[in-house]
Order: sequence, then C-alpha cells, then structure tokens
Amino acid sequence: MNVPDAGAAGRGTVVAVVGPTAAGKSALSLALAQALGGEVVNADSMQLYRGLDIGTAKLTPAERNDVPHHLLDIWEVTEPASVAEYQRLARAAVDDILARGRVPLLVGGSGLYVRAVLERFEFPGTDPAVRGRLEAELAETGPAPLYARLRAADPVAADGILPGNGRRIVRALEVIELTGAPFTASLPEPTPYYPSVQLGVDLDTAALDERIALRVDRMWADGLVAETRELVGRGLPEGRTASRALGYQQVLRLVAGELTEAEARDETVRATRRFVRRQRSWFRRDPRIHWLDAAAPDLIADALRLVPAAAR
RNA sequence: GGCGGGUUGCCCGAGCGGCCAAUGGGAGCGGACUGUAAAUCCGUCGCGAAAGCUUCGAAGGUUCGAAUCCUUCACCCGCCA
Repeated sequence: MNVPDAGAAGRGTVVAVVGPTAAGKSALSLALAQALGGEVVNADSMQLYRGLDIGTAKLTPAERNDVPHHLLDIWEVTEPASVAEYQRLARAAVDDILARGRVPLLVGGSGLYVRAVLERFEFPGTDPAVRGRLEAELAETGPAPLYARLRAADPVAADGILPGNGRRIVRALEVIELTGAPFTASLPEPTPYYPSVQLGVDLDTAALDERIALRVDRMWADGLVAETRELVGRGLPEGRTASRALGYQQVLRLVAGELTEAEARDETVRATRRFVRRQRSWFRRDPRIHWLDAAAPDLIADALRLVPAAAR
C-alpha cells in the first residue's frame, strides 16, 4: 500500500549528507547535528543491519556524542533489504524529527535510498511468488529469453535495461505482471518530497584510497573476522543482502577457506575502491548536490553556510 | 655438468607461421541504475585524432610473412649428476 506522495510544500527541510564511503560523512554529520540541533537518519543500506558494526564503520553509541541516530540496527542479517520498506521507515523518522522541531540529517552513501526518501518515488509492489518464479527461470535459462519477453511486453522498459542485466529484467517483468502497467525503467525527473539541501562530502582519490586502506586495516585489527564468525552463527551466509556487505563478503570467503587472510583484506580494499566509483557515478550526476572537500579546514563552516535558514 | 619445461601487454594467462595489437580473467578508467543498490549490468583498457607506429626475455637467422620455426645468450623451474 503506497501512501501517495504529496508535494514538498509545507514540509520541513532535510539536510542530507552524501558521498563515497570513508570520505567523512559521519564526522561531518555529528558536527552538523550539534550545530543545528539535529538528529541523524541513517541512509546506509548496510548499517541498517544489526550486527554489521565493524565492517560498516557504524558509529558506536559512545561515538554518537549524544546525537540521536535513527534506523541503525533495524534488520536481522538474514532479512533481505527493501528500499520500499526503508523509504517508509525513514520518512516516518524524518517526520517525527520535524514534528519535534529538530533538524533531520539524512546521512549515508546509498544513493537510491537517499533519493527514495528525499524525492517523490513510488515503488510498485512485489510478490515473493512471482519474483521467485522469475528468478528461478533466470537461473535456469539466463537473461536472454526473459529479455525477449520484456521487449515484447514493454519495449520502452526494454530500451532502458541492458539485455544482460538479469536482476533488473526480472524486476521489470515482476512489476508488469503484478500491475499490468508498464515498468518505468528510468529514473524520473527528480521532484522533491521534502525541501532539502544535499551536501556531498568527497576527498581527492589518492587520499581516499589511503583512508580506505587504513580503515580496512583497522577493521581487521578491531575484530572484523571475529564479528563475522559470530554472525555466521546468526545466519549471515543466508542473508541475501547482508552477506554481500563489503568486508563481510570477503571474510565469509576466508571462513569458507576460499581466501587467505591477506587476500581477503586486499580484496576488501579493492572492492571498496570499486564501490567508491559506483557511488561517485551515482551522486555525480545530481547537479543539486553541493560538493565539499573533506580535507578543507573550514569544512564544517562551509557546510553550515549551505544550510538554509529554514533548517537553523 | 647433463636432460627437460618455461620467459606474452599493469598482473594472471591463452595463442604455437598469415585471419594477432594479440582469446579470457583481474586491476585501472568511464557509464547505467525505481523493492538485494556495499547489489546488478554495460563500455574501455600498447601509443596516436587519424594515417600509422612500437610490442610477445635479448640478439641474430629462415620465410613473401614470425609471438609462433632455427641458433646463440640471459634469467626462472623440474629431474639426473
């Protein structure tokens, strides 16, 4: 059941802090929360999971400095993630913060999740049976026959999806079957749901690469392997989404004997860098994001200057 | 000291006379992205805008033509001494 999106008028302003991983979103968000009387709403798909702590660089309760954080630890590692579910929860959290006269800070590097909150963005439903059937078929035959069917049923959607992308083809066919309506395969023109400012935090690539390497080393030193082993007992390997989290994915292979410890660590660094590129390519194309250099000495002041009076 | 195997583009690794600037994978770089999004997928990837130029350990040679055949040298790996 979708609540129809109303326009942004009349709602309070959301301050979003986005950007690639390890660039410094968390640190900036704490400073902003303290300066503005804000509360953080997590927009990181993996920090949503209970128990994924070290590998997601989740702030510990102590590190949160009394700034309230919402939507951390809401799912078990065995549960598959759902953007639609996240959208409902995040908007409820934002509305609640606004109702209390505080400033919502939407913080995270999951681009689709951020947009799902900030913009009018309606997700057609899903049905496990239909989905399961299509996925089984995909595993059986590969994407080509499914793609052919999509092209016949909805040529416009087919044009927007590459023939090899089984995941998106399945979803498109699912939506068509469920709703009888065409699938929108491209992102709509952004229409705000909340008035917002988006602050993009980034760092020069060489510096960011170095931070990633250091961060991964620290995760290892802090016990990522032990944390993962413990999560294995709670079903992490069966978790569709959580088992793919960077770091955990690699340690799982270490535990399975497929990688050595050194390989797992190196692979985590590499995979994280690749992830950074995908994050940048997502965020880069949104011209409304105000980019800030995480290394700038006046980062916080620069950020605050961009926050509209309505949110202060 | 003798015999055998090897040396290919950033890395791994195919090719074994022409169709080879050289299959494939990884890394790197760029891109897409509406319910798994830290996912999934696509492009590019010797130099050059192009004509073209320079590559397959090194140097010679055979051939119309070589990464592919021959010779010598260098280094690595096995077995026998």
